Amino acid sequence: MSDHTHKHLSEDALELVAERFKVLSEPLRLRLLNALMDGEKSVSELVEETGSLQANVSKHLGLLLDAGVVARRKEGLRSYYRIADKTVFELCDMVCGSLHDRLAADLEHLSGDRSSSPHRR
Amino acid sequence: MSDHTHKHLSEDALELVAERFKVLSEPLRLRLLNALMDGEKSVSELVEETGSLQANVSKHLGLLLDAGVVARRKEGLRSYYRIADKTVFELCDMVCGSLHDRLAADLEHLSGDRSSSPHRR
DNA sequence: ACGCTAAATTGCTATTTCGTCAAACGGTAG
DNA sequence: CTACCGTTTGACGAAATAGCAATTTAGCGT
Repeated sequence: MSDHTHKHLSEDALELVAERFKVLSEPLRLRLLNALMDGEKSVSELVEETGSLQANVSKHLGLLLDAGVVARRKEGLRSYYRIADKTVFELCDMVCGSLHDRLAADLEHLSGDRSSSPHRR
Repeated sequence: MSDHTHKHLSEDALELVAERFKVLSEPLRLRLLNALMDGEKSVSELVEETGSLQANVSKHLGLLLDAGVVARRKEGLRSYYRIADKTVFELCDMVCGSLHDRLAADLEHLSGDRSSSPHRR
């Protein structure tokens, strides 16, 4: 494990980073990105894969497009979307790892330690 | 550039990942994490650094606590918060890098190429 | 021109979430 | 105990957002 020293971010940068996280904070959008891991797909394909209505899928794809996370290619009647920013997968993987660690730690605490995490109310 | 192949995530995992991203999608919460980079701090210190009202800071800290991103230590009248999940900084750094790249690319396009990103309506 | 189809957009309702104020809680000191 | 202080919590109004239904836009074929 490296002890990277991370830089403080400016107020403006923070705002932009928050916005990017917000784009990734909706399950349907993550499902769409997940589906696009296999490669470019049309809206109808994505509709079928996600089981959501077309209007919803279109709207969320539009958001992802504006954010620069995906790119669009129009061909005839169809629009094909693909991943434009591959870092999203690394982000997801990193979060997954972090969640795994946390779960594992919580399990440890279940064996005899009652003092920490789940914030009792 | 490595061509990592990333795993597809389960429906449930996606939901959890989305929730984690949501926690990180608020500017004030990122400001709090940013302030905690220097180490453990009390609520009042964080109130002063962020310029937000105390009730607000407390509420957001509570969210970060529930999410396991920060940890709390109570001493006398005060509560001291610290980072519990260091991956948040790597996540932010990664997003920053990605945004930087995107901005650079957009600047390129300004010199003579009118076809791509900002989604004209 | 017309109809058919894929995608994008609009209007609406319901839910969520932020920020603020006010009150409650928990320690500490006089 | 009472008064005070730092923190947490509850309630309220305002703004944002997801989902659904209906409409519009745009390409293709007849």
